[in-house]
Order: sequence, then C-alpha cells, then structure tokens
Amino acid sequence: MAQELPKTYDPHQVEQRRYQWWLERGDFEAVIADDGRPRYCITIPPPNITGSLHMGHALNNTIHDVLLRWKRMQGYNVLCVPGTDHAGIATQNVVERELLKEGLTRQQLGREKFLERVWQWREQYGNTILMQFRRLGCSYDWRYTRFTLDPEYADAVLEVFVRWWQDGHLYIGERVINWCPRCRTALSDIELERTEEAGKLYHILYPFVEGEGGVVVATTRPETMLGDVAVAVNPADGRYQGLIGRTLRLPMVDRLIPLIADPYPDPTFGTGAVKVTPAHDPNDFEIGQRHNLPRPIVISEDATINTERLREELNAHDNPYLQKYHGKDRYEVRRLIVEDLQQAGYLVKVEDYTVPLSRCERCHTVIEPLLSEQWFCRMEPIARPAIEVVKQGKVRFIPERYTEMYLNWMENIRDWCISRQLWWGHQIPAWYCVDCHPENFDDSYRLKRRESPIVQKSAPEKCPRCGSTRLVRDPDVLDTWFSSAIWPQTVLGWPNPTDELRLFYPTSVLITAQEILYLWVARMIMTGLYFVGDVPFHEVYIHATVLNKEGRRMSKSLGTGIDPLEMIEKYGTDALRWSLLQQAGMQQSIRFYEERVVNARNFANKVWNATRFVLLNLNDADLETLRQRGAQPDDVLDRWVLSRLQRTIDAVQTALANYCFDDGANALYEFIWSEVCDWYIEACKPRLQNTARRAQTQAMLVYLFDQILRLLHPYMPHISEELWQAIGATPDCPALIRAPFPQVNPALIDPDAEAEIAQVFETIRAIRNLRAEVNITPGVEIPLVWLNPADDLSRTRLQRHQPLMEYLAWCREIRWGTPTERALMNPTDGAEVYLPVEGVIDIGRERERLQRELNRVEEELRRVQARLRNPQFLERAKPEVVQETRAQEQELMARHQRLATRLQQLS
RNA sequence: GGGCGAAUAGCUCAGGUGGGAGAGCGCUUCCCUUACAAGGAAGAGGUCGCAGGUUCGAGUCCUGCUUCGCCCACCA
Repeated sequence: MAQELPKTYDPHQVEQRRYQWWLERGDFEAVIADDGRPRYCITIPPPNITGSLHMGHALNNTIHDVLLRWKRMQGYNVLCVPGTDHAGIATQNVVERELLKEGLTRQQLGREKFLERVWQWREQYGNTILMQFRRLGCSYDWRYTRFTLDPEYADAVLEVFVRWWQDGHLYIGERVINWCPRCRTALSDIELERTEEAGKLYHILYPFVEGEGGVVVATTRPETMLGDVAVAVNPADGRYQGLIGRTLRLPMVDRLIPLIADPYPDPTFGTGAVKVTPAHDPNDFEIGQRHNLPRPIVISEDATINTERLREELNAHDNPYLQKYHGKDRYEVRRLIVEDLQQAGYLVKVEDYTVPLSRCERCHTVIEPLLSEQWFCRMEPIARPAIEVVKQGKVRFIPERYTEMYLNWMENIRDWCISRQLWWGHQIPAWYCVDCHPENFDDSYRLKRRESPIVQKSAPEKCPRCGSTRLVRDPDVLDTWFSSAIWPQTVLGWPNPTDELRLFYPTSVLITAQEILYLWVARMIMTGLYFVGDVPFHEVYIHATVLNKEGRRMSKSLGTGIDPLEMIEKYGTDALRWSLLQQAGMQQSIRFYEERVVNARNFANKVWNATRFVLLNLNDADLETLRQRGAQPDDVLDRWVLSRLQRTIDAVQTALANYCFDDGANALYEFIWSEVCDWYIEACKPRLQNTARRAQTQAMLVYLFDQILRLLHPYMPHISEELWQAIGATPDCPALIRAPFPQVNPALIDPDAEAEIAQVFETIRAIRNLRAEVNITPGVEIPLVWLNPADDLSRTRLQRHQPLMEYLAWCREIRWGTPTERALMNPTDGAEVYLPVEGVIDIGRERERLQRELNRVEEELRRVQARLRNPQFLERAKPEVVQETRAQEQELMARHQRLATRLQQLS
C-alpha cells in the first residue's frame, strides 16, 4: 500500500471512488427502528429545483455533512433527508423564459400544457443541485429524497389548508397587496427587495372648488393621483384649521374630493397634506376604510394605466386627459401627467428625492401596490405558541442574537398573503358554485369574486347548498413558502403516523442562512407546533453569508462569484470544504477567495504526505501487531504528543458541539502541521533508525495517525477515509465513516511534558537562529554548541533531550557550560546558547546584534519594574499576577546580565 | 427611524471570564536535507477605527462618535 501512494494527493479519483463506496455500503442510511442508539436527524433546507450550487449552498451543506459524520462516528443513528422545493415563481419564470425563446407565452399554451412543460423541465434539470451536493461529499440518506410537489407532499399541503380553514385561520380579503406586474402575481411582504433610489418629489396644488387657493400635496408617484379620493391632514396641524371639510377639485380628473382629518399624516413632513389613493397604497387604503371612501383602481395588473372605469364612474367619457393616459405604461403616464400639470399651472415644485422602492425578489420589477382579492392567513394566534417555545428555550438560536430578531418579528407579525396568481404550485383547494352566485363569474365562468368557497381536499361532486355540479376551482396556487413551512414533519411522513415521524421528530437542528429566518424558519416552528404538537427542531444554527474578497455579495449576474464546482475541479472537494469550515463560526458574513482553497489543498497534501511517511516506514512491521500495541509513550516527547492530541480532541469536540467549525479547523491545522509534522515526525526520524526503538515509534505513529484521521474525517471525509484504509481499517471496523470518534483521555494530559518540550523547542530555535545569523544552511552540520542552563530544572530537562536537540539543530555536539572560544550568544528563558565561530567573526556586527537584544530587554525591564514600583499595583493586583511579574523581572534581569557580560567580553 | 454585526500586520481573519497581540497569504534571506518545493529553516512587519471613562492595569469592560455591512419599519 505504502509504495502505491503517489507523492502528491490527487483528489479526483479518490473522492469519486470513496463516495461511491460509501453509497454502496449504505453508510448514509439510517435505521428506521429504535435500535438503542440515540438518534440524530436533519431535514436539509430544500434548494429550489432551478438552483445550481453556489457558495452559500456549499457552506450550508458542508456544515450539514460535518455534523452528520461527527454524530455518526459518535454512535448516533443518523437520518438526513434531502430534497428540493418546487419554487413557484422562480421555476415558472425560468420556464416562461424558455418558452419566450420559442416565441410562446404561458397564456398561449394554456394552464395544462404549460404545467406539462414545467414538469418536463423539472425531470430534466430538477435534480442537478442534488447531484452537486453529492460532489460535496454529503452523506444524506438519498432513499428519502423528497420534492414539495410529490403526491404525498401535496396531500399534506392540502391537509394544512383545509384544517386551517376549518379552524378559522384563513380568510379571503380585499387589500392592497404587493403586485409584481411582470410575474403577474401577488407577493408577501417578505418576498420583496427593498431599495432606495434617486427620484423626485412632486408638489401639486389641489384647488378649492369654491374660493381662492387650495392645498398642496407631495407625492413620488403622481400617476396615482388619478385614483385619489380625498386629501388628508392631521387634525392637530394648525395650518389646516377651519379648512377641514372643504372640497377640492382633483386636477386633470375633475373629481371633487374632500379635505379630511386623519391621524396618519405627519405634520412635520412636506406640507402635511397627503393625497389619498385607497386602491394603490396600503396606508391610503386604511385611511379610506376609516372614512368610508371609494377606491377606484386606475392601474392594471400589467402596470398600464386604466381610466375606463374611472371615466364611467365620473361620467366623463370625453375627458381628454383620461383618454390620453389610458392604456399607457405607468412611467409614461407619470411623465405625461407632470407635463400636463405644469402646463395647467398645478405643479408647484419638483425636488430631488430618495424614493424607497420595493422590487420583486425574483425579477426585480418595481412592485405596484394594488387593491385585490387574495387569501390570507391570520398569523397572530398561530404565532403565539411559536413565541413561547423560543422564550422557553425549546428552540434555541445560534448565534443567540437571532433570538431577539425572531421574537421581534413574531411579536409584530402581520397576516400572510398566501395566494399567488401562478400556475406552478399547489392549487388552492377551494371551489365556488356557479349557480349559488352567478354574479361572481364572467361569461366564460372565470371567477371574478370569491364568495362562499367550498374548502376540501378533493373536488366536491356537487354544491352542498344547491346541489349544482357547476363548480369552479380557485385558479390560484399557494405561496411556495406555504408548502415549505411544513417540510420537517412532511418529509418524515406527516400527516400519516409513520415510524420516521415517531422516531426522528422533532429533528435535531436546522441549519440555514439568515435571509430565510422569517420566510421559512419561523413558519416551520408555527406549523410544527400547530399540526404535530411539538417543535420541528431543537436548535437553529444560522451560518454566515458568503461574500467575495471585496465584501460584496457573490452574484452570478455581476460576475462577483466563485463557482464551488470550479474550486472542486481545481483543488478537490475536501479542500473546498476545509476552506469554508475554517471560517464557519458565529460570524454574520465571511469573505471567500481562491487563495483560501489553495491553502486548504496544501494542507490536504500535507496530511497525505505525513501519512505517507508513516506508511513508508512500516515495511518491516505488521500493522495489526502495531495496532494492538497501541500508544505506549517511551519518553517525554511521546507524552508531549499524546497530551497535545488530547487537547486537540477536546478542542474539536467542543468546537463541533458549539457550531464553531472554525475553531475546530484551526486546532486541527495547528496540531497536525505545526506540532506533528514540524516537530514530532522530525523527532521520530532518528528513532526509526534505532532498532531498539523502531517498533515502539511505529506503534506511536500508527496510533497518532489513526486518531488524527478520525478527527479530520468530518472536515475532510474523502482523504481521511482513503488514508485510514491504509493505516486504521480492520475487519471489525472497516470504514472510517463508521469508526468511533476520538474521546479525550484526561490521564494523557501532561502539563509537565508540555512545558519541558516547549523549552526544548525554544532552545532548538535559538540555535537555529544563531546559525541563520552566520548563514549556515539548515541541514549542514555544525560541530559544536554550548548550552548554559539558567537553573537546575532547565538543566535536567534540557540534558534529557541532548541527542534530540543535536539532531534537530543539525549539530554534532552540545556541550554544557560556557565556551572558552569566540562564540555568538543567544539568551532564552531557560539557557544561554553559544555558537562558537571559527576564524574571524565580525565582532562589530555581533556587538550590534547583542546591543539590539539588550535594548529590547532593557525596555521591557523598565516597563516591568515601573509596574512593580507602583504601590497600588502591589496592593490591588491579584497576588499571582504580582508574583508572575516578579519572576518576569528576575528573568529579564538575568538575561540582561548575560547580555551585558557578553558585550563586555567582546570589547 | 429602530435593531444587530464588523473595524487588529500590505490582504483575509483569530484573539473564553481585563495582565502588554497571533495565524494564513504576501514580503526578505537561505535550502530541491529520500514524507511533502503544494515543502523546510530563519526573519521583517501592528500608537488593535476615533474620543472620553472605569481600573494599579483596557483589542478585551462602559459611554459617545466615525466608516462599512445586514435586518426590520406604512413617512406621502
């Protein structure tokens, strides 16, 4: 085996092969039974079927997999359910764009044919992203792959709708909602993208019908004035005292509208007078309700101006302005109206203004607030228990700061508009009787107004009231988030009492990005409590948003993103995972760039080669014998490395338990690279040449690398499994993925060994430093070094490691004491190091070097002594700190003494 | 307008419960020493965003401010 390992790690063939191997062995599969093991379950956030892997997914799914592998190695029965979301608007948009290339619209195709096309599309591309998750190494139980439009899933969605309807949580309402004129559908408040853009504030004079003057209103959307029905002022606003109740003439439209008093207008803003457009502004809608005002709709679903009904209502069919505006786009009319107002003398002024705008999250079209009839979900009663469980800690947010955000949103929750005027999705299970209410249908039986719906899971045969069979189904579908809100319980089988549900609900943790905290997380908690009677998960870990190096959002359209698959191609999956995990902790955002992956790839290669070194040194040994022999520390260095290993195990365990993946990665990196590779392996080389110590050293190394690879497995599953097959696998335990995770053995923690070895390493570094000073290349042996220990403890400790120090400092002989010949000197905490120099040494240069060092020491000494002279320090600081400072002073003084003496000798 | 994050070496970031600052990349010098040049050895580099305060002592705690980012909010 050892000979077969190539010099550099080639991730590609290893990763594909290992993943396939696990799959075939069934290593990702849970046991659906109570087999005595604790259970661990995650239902992943289902990506949109339109999605393809970006860095956010890569981070999210890597984190999932780390936890799954860790728990599995800890002996849990692990179930992870993957799946995809049908993603109503997103998918419909994608397929509509495809149709457009063929010159078709969905309306031309018709609902049924269009849906066929979408299903085709999903058959072809819908699992792309799940295949990409496999390339990330995700150990999900693919037998359970779910889709939010699966028949069973659809049934669960209808169940929710019907029960909520029966329980009175759903209602039909006419409200001003967010309308996307491009997608032609309503959107909920949290599906919007809010921006601020440069615009204008138009001040318009509305004259009194009788007498002079009028009222000036300000607006950013002058085209909406066509739908104005009043002007409102605050009753407390002194400027309008006595004017309230007078009638104004709406310019262009010629409607007579009242000046009313309402608490809404803010007297400190603009003129304090607000034009009221109930059909096209949510605030104005409320004012309209309070004052019982009409609500003419003047903007159509395609964002063109429609004055037809307005002219009818006002009996003003020949109004030239209204004729001119009719059928034109909203922005075109805005321009025209401003022009006309100016000509007619009503435009008082125009100022630059930053306008807050809402855009459609999916297509970025500017939202038009529009009065329309929609289905709503009454949230307050459903939210109440979901607030309680978080307050009681039954659901815990990590990082904790998100708890406050969640509670804040939930306590101010507003009703949820759940109907969408789309075709792709769960069609609302509500039917309307044509014969009970013929007035609610147009000539082709299209629903105009929703009244007395018959709500049930399947189509009713006849109207329960009149027995008619002429029933029309509600054409709308449900918000995508309505179906994802029940994801955890539904993928486990709800509403059926399945074993999966019984065994694995509530799930263990939900891992997600912050942007869907309200959209998704909050709603899952609500439905879980409502329908299953328990929280859907105990913990919510919200990971960082991945940004690019400049701190900007990674975006395909802006070209500011890094493609995870490209990183996998170039550096391997394990390198990509590592580079992400190295930054995954409690932060809100992380900056990601390619150099990180390069570094991670180098680390993987380091692990590869270190293990390769061990394997190359086992050719005379029987692995099984070594394994049985285990770690038997032979000297302080062995005790040191075992002690450091325990600290690393502890750090990794703690890190994983607390979602601080970065801490775990750093602990592993430091231990493997800086301690094991740079020191321990180097120190083992002479021991391996020593026949008396070879076998023991081999056993130590085998044990050490077995442990290291186990620790590494959640982070870098493929390379660790591949290497472990050569060094750790046994017939009883043939796969690392199911091998036990290391646990701390407190008996192996050895602070004395750690202190001793630290001193040894410091001394070696001091020698190497002197060598570099006189340009003696590493590896070239120098004949002699003198060491003068500062005290007895240091002497004992250092002398014990003389051969090791000689080897690692490339030095033929270390002598104890001070040299008689010319030498360079380097003081450390425990000893002075002298490097004798033959022939001419540059006395001047050495004096300079020592003087620099002396100055440094003096400066530090001054600081320490100043502190010790301060009586308040001595009095108030903790005694151990004072003691420590005194020891420091002693040490510095000794060092100072040595340097000064040395300088004197050299003069 | 409110809430929350962030500000530390040229770049990207670590720095429990306060005791004189660390890593990776980059940079300088040297080395292809049979695990690894995707490597090794030795270095240089920082008034820890600004201003106050608490304390014997402050990246670390408190207050205010500045800049950047995120979230929430109906100011026309």
